[in-house]
Amino acid sequence: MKKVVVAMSGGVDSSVAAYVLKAQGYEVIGVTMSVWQAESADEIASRSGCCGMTATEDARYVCQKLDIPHYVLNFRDVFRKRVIAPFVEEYMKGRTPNPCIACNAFVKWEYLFDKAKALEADFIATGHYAKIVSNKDTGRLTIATSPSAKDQSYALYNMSQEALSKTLFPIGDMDKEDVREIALEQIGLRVAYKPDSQEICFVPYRNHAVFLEEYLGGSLPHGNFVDEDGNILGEHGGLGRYTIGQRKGLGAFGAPMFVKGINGATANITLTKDESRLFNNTLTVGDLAFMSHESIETPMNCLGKIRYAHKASPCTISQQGGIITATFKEAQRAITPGQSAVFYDNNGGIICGGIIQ
RNA sequence: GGCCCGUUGGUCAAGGGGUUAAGACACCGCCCUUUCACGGCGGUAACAAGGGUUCGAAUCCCUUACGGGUCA
Repeated sequence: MKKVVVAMSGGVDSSVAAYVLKAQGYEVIGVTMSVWQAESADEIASRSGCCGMTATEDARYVCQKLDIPHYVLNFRDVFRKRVIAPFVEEYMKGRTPNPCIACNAFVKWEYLFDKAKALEADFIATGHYAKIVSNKDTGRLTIATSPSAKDQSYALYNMSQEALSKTLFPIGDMDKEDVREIALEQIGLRVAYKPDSQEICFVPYRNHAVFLEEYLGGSLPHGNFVDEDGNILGEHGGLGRYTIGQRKGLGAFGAPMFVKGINGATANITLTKDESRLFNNTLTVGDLAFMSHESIETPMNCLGKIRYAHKASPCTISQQGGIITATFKEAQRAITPGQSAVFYDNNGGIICGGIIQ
């Protein structure tokens, strides 16, 4: 019997994933990663993060229901070091990090993956909506988009070949409604209609600026809002509260304003009232991760996605050393340093990805 | 002190005799969303005060208050 460790958040998706695997005959071990603590009762009540404290209890309950063992592993140190610290550093550089990407890469498919090996598991599994496929041309494994409307392939672009070979996404091509239905009718889970997780799991109250201030033990670096000619428009609320393309939360200027640039060195933020100024055709990415291809030898046409919720758009990519340059057919809005760009082939398979410079 | 100019929702800001008094940001709901954002839907909320003129005044006139600016 193959043994599989399922990362259980206490949510519907990972619960059904575990259920499906068990039904398929795997020996299933439920594991909940404890990554962040210090939550007050209020905080717990106010949210439902993917790795919060309700997670542990819900996951335990689900495992009992499924009659599988459940372990809670302490991942706080790695999480702090590999996810939270870089998250804060990026913001202080005027960039906009995506902690979920780092969490997947370093915590789930590195640290948890090692733990799974220690438990002598054959596989690791999660409740992500994505598929693992083999690329016909290269023979390499890659992540492909899920047919589900909830496709989460974007967040998984940096898995290694080894990780891909030992990972299962049991609900990867199911629809959310079907998953909830299984949870409710076949398993009878009380978490069946738990809301989807959203927001950063370690940030309570949907306010990462407050988190940054607490982490840094002081206020965020202040600076000015400036226009494109450098004229000072007023003081802003602190580095870390803004991202490229942002329109809300800037204050009243008599007309809509957009964040065009963030200067981490001066802490000045450039605003524009001309939204068309946010569009660009090219971007460069570093911290490359290769999936279906080991490298990009010659310029390749593909579909690039510059944010989790953005639709992939046609572009051409080429590689120079550790940098990939992408040129989009149509200009993209608010290309943001720190966010990840992921490149897909026409079959929805991920070619490679990286972090926007 | 004399002459100008200004005062519209919490904030910025349109409108210069008849408007349900724009829009933006904030705020409150909701949708979207395992990041940050974008986006979508709905909601609360204003003509500095008092007097005129007019069928009708946020719009014209006068006074007062508070801001600016100018001039011996």
